[in-house]
This record gives sequence, C-alpha cells and structure tokens, in this order.
Amino acid sequence: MVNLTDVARRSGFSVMTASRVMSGRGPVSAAAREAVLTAAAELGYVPNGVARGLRSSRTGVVALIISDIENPFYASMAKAAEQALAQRQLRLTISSSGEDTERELELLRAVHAMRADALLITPTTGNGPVLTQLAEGGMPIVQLDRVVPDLELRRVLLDNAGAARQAVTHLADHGHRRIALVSGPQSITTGAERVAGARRAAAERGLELEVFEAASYLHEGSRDAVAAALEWAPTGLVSGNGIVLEACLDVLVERSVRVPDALSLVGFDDLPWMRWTAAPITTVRQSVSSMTAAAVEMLFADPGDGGIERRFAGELVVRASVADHRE
Amino acid sequence: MVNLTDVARRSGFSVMTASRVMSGRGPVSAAAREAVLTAAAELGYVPNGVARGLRSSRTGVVALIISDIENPFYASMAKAAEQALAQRQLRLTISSSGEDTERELELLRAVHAMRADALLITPTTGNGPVLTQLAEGGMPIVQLDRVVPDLELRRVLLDNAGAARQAVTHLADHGHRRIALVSGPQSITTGAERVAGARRAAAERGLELEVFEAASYLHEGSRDAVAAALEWAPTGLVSGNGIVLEACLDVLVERSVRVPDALSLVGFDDLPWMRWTAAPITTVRQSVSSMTAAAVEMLFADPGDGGIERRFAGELVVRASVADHRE
DNA sequence: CTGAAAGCGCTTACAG
DNA sequence: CTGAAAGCGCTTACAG
Repeated sequence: MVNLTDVARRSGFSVMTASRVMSGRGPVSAAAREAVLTAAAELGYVPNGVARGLRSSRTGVVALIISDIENPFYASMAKAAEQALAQRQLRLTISSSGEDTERELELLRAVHAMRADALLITPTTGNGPVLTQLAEGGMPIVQLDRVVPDLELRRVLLDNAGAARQAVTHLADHGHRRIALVSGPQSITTGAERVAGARRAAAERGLELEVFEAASYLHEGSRDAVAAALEWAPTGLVSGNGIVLEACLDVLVERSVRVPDALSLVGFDDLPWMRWTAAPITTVRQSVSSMTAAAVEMLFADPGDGGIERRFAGELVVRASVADHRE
Repeated sequence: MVNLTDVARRSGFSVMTASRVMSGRGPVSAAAREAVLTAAAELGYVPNGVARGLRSSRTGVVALIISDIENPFYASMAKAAEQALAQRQLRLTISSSGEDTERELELLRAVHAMRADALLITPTTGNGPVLTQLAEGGMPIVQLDRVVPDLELRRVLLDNAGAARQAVTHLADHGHRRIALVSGPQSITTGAERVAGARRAAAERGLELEVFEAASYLHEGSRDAVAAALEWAPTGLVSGNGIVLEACLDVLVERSVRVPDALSLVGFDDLPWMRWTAAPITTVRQSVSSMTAAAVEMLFADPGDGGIERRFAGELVVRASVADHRE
C-alpha cells in the first residue's frame, strides 16, 4: 500500500512537506503543493487515518451511543448527528446499548479504546462513574434526550414537563376530565419529567390523572401498562413515548377500540405513519434534528460557554385522534 | 494517559508479555497473566485501539454504507449488522450516501482512509471502479440489497423478481386484471428486477400491467408516479418499495381513496405501522436480518466459497388491503 | 514462556 | 517555506 514516503519520493520533496500538503496545515509553496498533489494522484495515495490518529491523537470520529437504531426516534438522531458532523469533517460511529447498562459499559470501553474525539449519548442510569472518568480523561461528552441523575455533564433535552403539559391541556381543552398517562419507565429522566409535568397540569385543571408505568423501554414491557390503563376507562390517553404509542396502537387494534370515538389519544414524537392511521394521530413533536445539532455544537464549544443544559420545547401537532367532549 | 509501558513496568514484566496478556494472543504463564492483569486494573488501563490498528493493520471496524439511516429498511440492516459483528468482536461504522454517487465516493475514500477491515454497501451504480480498486487492495466487500451492474463483487440479495411475482399473483388470485406497479428507479437493480418479475407474472396470467417509475429513491420523487398510476385507474396497485408505499399512502389519504374498496394495495417491506392503517396492509416482507447476517458471514468467508451471490425469498404477508374481485 | 529491537505511517517540535 | 529527527503505542519477527 502506498504511503507518504512514496509520495514524497516521487514529488521530490521531503515527507514533511508532503505531510503538510496532504493535511492542509502549515505553509507550503505553490510548486511544492502541486508536485505533491500530482504525485499523490498518480500513486492513488489515500492518507492512513489510523497513523494520523495515533500521532495527532485526533481520530476524527465521534461516537454516538443510543438505545436502538431501529427506533425511529434514534434513527433520526443518528441522521442528524451524521449531517452535523459531516460539516465539520468528522465521521460518526453508532452503537446501541439496548437500554442495558452492562452492554453500555462495553460500548463505553470501546469508545475509549478507539480514542473517539467526542461522545454523544442517550445514557442509561448506571454508568455515571465511567462517564465521569472519560470526561476527566478529556473526552467531550454531551448527553442527549435524557441524563444520568446527579451527573455534572452537559446535556440537550426536551422540555419534557412542558411537552406532557401540552398533551394533557389539549385533552382538557376538549372536555376530557379522566385522563390516563402511559409513561415510560420513571427510572429514566424523560419518563419521570413527563409524569411530573402531566401531574402538575392535571392538578391545575382539577382533572383526574392516573399514571401507568411501562415495565421497560421495549415494546413488550409497554403492553401491560396499556391494558391496565384501558381498564381504568379513561376518556383520553396520553402515550409517554413512541414505543408506548406503538404498544397502544397494537392493543387498541386488537381490541377494536375506535379512536377517537371510544377513546381519545395523544402521542409522543411524530412519524409519517401517524397521518395514515384510521384517525390520524395528534401528537407532541420534538425537533430531533435541532436538538442533535445543538448537542454537536455543544460538544465543540468551550465547556464554560452556554451553561450545562439546553432545553427545547415540544410542539403539539393536532390531527384527529382527540374527540371533543365539551357540552 | 496510561499505556502498555506503564502496565508492564508495574507488573514487573516486559512490554511484550504485557501485550500478550492484554491481546490474549501468544503463550503466557499464569503468574505473568495475573501480574499484568492486576497492574492494568489498578492503573485503569484501556488498550489503544488506534496504535493496535496501525501496527497490526486490523482496526476491528467494519463499515456499512447505506442510502439513509432514517429509512426503516436500512435501519434494520444497521441493527442486524451491528449484532452480527458484535459476535465477532467487531464494531460497525455507518454512513449514508443519500443515493448520491459523489457523496458515496467521499464515503468510500473515508472507509479507505480509516482502514476499515471490511465493507458492506448498498451501492449506487456509479462507483464500480473505486469498489474494484478497494477490493483489489484487499478489502472484503459484500453488496447488500442491490448491486452495481457488471461488478464481480459478492452480494446478498432478495429474489426481487420472485417477490414482485408474489405481489402480482396475489392480486390476480383475487380477480384483479388491471394492475399498476409503481416502481423505484429502474437504474437501481432492485427496481429493474422487480419490474421484470411483475411483467413476467402478468404475461403468464394474461393481465394488464402498467409500470410507473418513480423519479428518484426519495419521497418526493415518488408522488408523481403514484398520481399517474391512479389516473390509469387500476383495481390493484403494487408499491415497489417502502418509500413508494409511503408516497402512496400520502396520496391516497389526501384524495380520500379508500383501501381496499376503491383500490387494492400490496406493499413492499413490512413495518409495524402497516397493521394500524385503516385497512392493514398486505405486503411482501424481506428478512433483512437474515440477509444482513448472511452478508456479514460472506464477508469473512473464503472468497472462493459459496459463490458470488446469495438470494433470499420474499414472503407475502396477507392482511386486509386487497379486495376480492372474483365473481 | 519471555524479551530486546524494529517499525506500522504519520505529525510534533525543533532548526534553519 | 523546508526538512531531519523523534516518537505516538502498540505488535511483528526474531532470539533465546
């Protein structure tokens, strides 16, 4: 395989000058630049990023650790991250923890071993110490979507309480007074904050609100909570996240519960198919791409700048899954 | 940052022995193993994968180049690839070409620069020469889902013709005799093969089949083809891929065309939401995870073994989007 | 089973 | 603007 030495030899300049031309750093004469470039082209030279990474201790890759790439919410995050990083000439490597702290620990070790330049993570709650250790080792880290409680690491989050409030308020505005919230696990900050926001909104409006907590962040862990919520016989149901919404639809379709006639529904997150259900789904959208872009920006900003946390507002998208129960 | 030399010094053994212990290769005494391991643990040593990669010329990362991570079909592929590679202690790095040959070329250069151990790609048609060059440079490459025509590189594909035949035959079996196929661009092999399979099935059954080709692999490029297909007034419509299906649903919902009363529909690919549409969608499923696992296996198999190509059959999933028009 | 030496392909730091 | 030397942190190849 052709290396810099080959290019230098052919160009008639030193390895150092060839390096300066190929990396684009440092002063070079026009003549040197041209000689090196044509030599490189003739030889089909492609710089060895591994050697570059070893010597310069900048690998040019940023790691993203998410829960599950098959979840559209995280897929959007991955796409947005790739785009934001491409603008900075950085590459992205993605891996999935499956909400498993042990697996996440392995992934963090791998990120460390590969000497990634930075890390974006939607963390489980268990690896705070390792994250701290990585951060102290000099790796820029930003938490996205959720946080490890009591960890002083920067983060970009949805205004979860406000988003849940919008969902509850929308139902209240349409005359609903008995509302179920099927939430994700409250051990995860998104779940806890959304429940708190919904509870506060319900209290202010004098509504009955009952919370049904999914056993896990996975599909199967959500079905029982949905079933329990239906048994409580609410007129309106809020799905606390995208996975719960999917479980809701499965259960509702299986039981032929008609939306919004028999039950009004407000979802979380916004996906194309929500327009195609029998009743298009009213939902709280979060701007994943803006949030991810902000996280990437935060990664490379001065750690002192802009504070430790940035919150984005959710946006209620009104479609047809909420019935009007006002007299 | 702590390195092997630190570990070796603390353990009382040489760097070479420490290396053997940490990498798990080569003979070491139990005493040496233990001394090195405890030294490593005490120092919090994490091997430098970059240095390892430079010296051993195996980086342990496999690249996956797809069209768009936000497309669920490719997201499934990414997940399956990550899982299959994790079993071999390999990491995955994913990047998206957006169906753009220029962008894909940059990504191929990046894959080359990072000295990935292998490459999985759903190629555009334009970079055959570069792929050949990479392969000749010794990189194992497997094409997934589609191929660059006339490129002698290994591949794992759907039996596209057979899958399209199943869709058409299913409609014919239900009495449909005027069938539209909205296909993806025929410049991509999946599009061309599916059209050929559908045409052959239609000819055998003596059906009217009209093909409407999407202008691109993106959502917007598909809407016009869908509109044209509707104008032709078929009783049954086959969507040639997942993106086209999405465009179909958008157009059908906008125009209030009822499925299956006014039009029968057969989709491609299978996603959870297809169970939740007003009429659950009958579709041809492909086993993305099996295909991807096979591709990973092929990557590390002897190039002489098992031939250049492996095909997987599609599976028709019958739901409720096809009306029975038999007398 | 163990180790001293060389080197992977670059870039850093220093001179000129 | 240009270059000779050293070194990033490992593993390979060779001895013993």
